[in-house]
Amino acid sequence: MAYRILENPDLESALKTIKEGLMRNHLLIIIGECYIDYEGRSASKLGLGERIVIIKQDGAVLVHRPKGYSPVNWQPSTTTIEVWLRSGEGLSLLAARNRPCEYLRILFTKIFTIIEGVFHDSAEFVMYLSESEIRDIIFENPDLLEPGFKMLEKEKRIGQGAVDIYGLDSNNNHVLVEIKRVMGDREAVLQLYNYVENYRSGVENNVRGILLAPSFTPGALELLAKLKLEFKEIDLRKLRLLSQSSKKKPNSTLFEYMNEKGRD
Amino acid sequence: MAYRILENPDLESALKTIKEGLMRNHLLIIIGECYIDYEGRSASKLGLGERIVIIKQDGAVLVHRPKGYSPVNWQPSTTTIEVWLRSGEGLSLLAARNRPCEYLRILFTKIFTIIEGVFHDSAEFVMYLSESEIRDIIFENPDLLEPGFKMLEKEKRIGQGAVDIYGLDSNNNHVLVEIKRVMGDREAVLQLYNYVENYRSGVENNVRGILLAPSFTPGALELLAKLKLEFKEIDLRKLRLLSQSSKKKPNSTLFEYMNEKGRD
DNA sequence: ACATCTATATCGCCC
DNA sequence: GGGCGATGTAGATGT
Repeated sequence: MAYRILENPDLESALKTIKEGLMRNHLLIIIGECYIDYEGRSASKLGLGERIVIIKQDGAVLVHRPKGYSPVNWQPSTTTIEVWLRSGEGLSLLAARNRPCEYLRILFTKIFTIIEGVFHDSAEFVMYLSESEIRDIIFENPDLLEPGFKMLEKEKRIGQGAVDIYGLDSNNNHVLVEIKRVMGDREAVLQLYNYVENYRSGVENNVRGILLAPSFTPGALELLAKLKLEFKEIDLRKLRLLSQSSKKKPNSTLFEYMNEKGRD
Repeated sequence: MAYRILENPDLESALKTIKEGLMRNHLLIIIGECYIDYEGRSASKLGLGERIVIIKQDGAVLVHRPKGYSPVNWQPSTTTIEVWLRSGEGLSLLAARNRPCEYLRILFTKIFTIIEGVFHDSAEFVMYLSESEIRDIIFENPDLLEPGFKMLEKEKRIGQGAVDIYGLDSNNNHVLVEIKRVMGDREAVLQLYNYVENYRSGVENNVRGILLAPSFTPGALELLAKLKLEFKEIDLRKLRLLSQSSKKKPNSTLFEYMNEKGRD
């Protein structure tokens, strides 16, 4: 990581550093005393105070006060940023964008520190419990679906696609299960419907279709009823805990758990 | 602002500084290379990368990557934070909370810079329009109040105080208008009532009283009815748009507008 | 269809 | 009733 720190710069040096940083699309952290003005879909004003201003490498701007988890003002990366000295007043920074037309203006009266540099971070952000993870957990725990269920096949090919789970219920009905990680909508229902209809045409037995999702849109519920398909809510949190505990025995405290987890 | 900067600290020094900062409820900005683990309502994992971690004075934790306006991970201020060295691996930071039970774990493999200090920021954050701005806009646009209204005076002194707007309706009734920037409550109604009663005693004509606010408490509505006063909801958003377009002819670019605004 | 982005408002919950 | 946190999603928009 290539970066530099400017401590207690005069405003001219600060201006120079910020301009260079902006030109090179570097990340800037500016710590200083400032006023803030925002106007756009809403509007706000903030008096003088010591704050952290972050300008990211894609132009996103954040203003953070010393407390609270959310920024007091911000501007997404669709921003053009200008910065200039306003003699006798301070250093003015304007982050503006057109759609929607909004501006964020920051007037620094003092700048304590500027950090300017390039951050390298190409790691992928992974949300746990992907659809396939959910499928695996359900497959390993058939009772989560319904008592006496017999899991037969994951990703069973049907027509062009593949249904997440194929199995038999306690009455030996064929069952196709489609899983969604997010709220089940009409589209998910139709997807399941296509599998069921396609599969039904090849067998004599009754074929059930079940949609599994953390929640369902009203439209999806309506369509499920109309198409005589079933649904079941899954609790992602419980699923996660289940997948953990199946891997190892539970710890008495969160911190113990954390420490163990750290040692993996 | 009292703060210090640690450049390229070894992990022991970093640990010491972070612990001190946490103990004193100081704000910490940690720039380093780290892994992130989150687990709670959802769960996520993020591989190695250079990031900014901010621990605020109330314990809120933010992790920012070099791009994007939103934090990749965070923890609100209801957090307890622990930090320790994990030999051969790095510096581990755990921010956990109970309701909902969630943890955020950061493992720093390198720490480039730490800023630790106290930020002073007691300024009030004001959203939307000020009461006087609202008053001015309404005054300039009488039809917003009601068709055919004639504006006569702003801040008309009545007794000890001053009512926001005084004017005549289309039937030449005297009208007193009290404006509130936030939800109108009983107190606002009483304020208006006092003006109306006070003013009424000096004139023969009918005197109307109108309370203007973005919304009203049930108690306020009840009291308004009882005191035979009127109310009208104002849409702050529309007002703001109106004030923008009426103030000036539109500028060809946002920057022109900004520069003009800056010279005020 | 898909991914990517954004929320500056509202709701709900805790105090 | 007020203040703060959630939306660690839902919807919207662009490709």
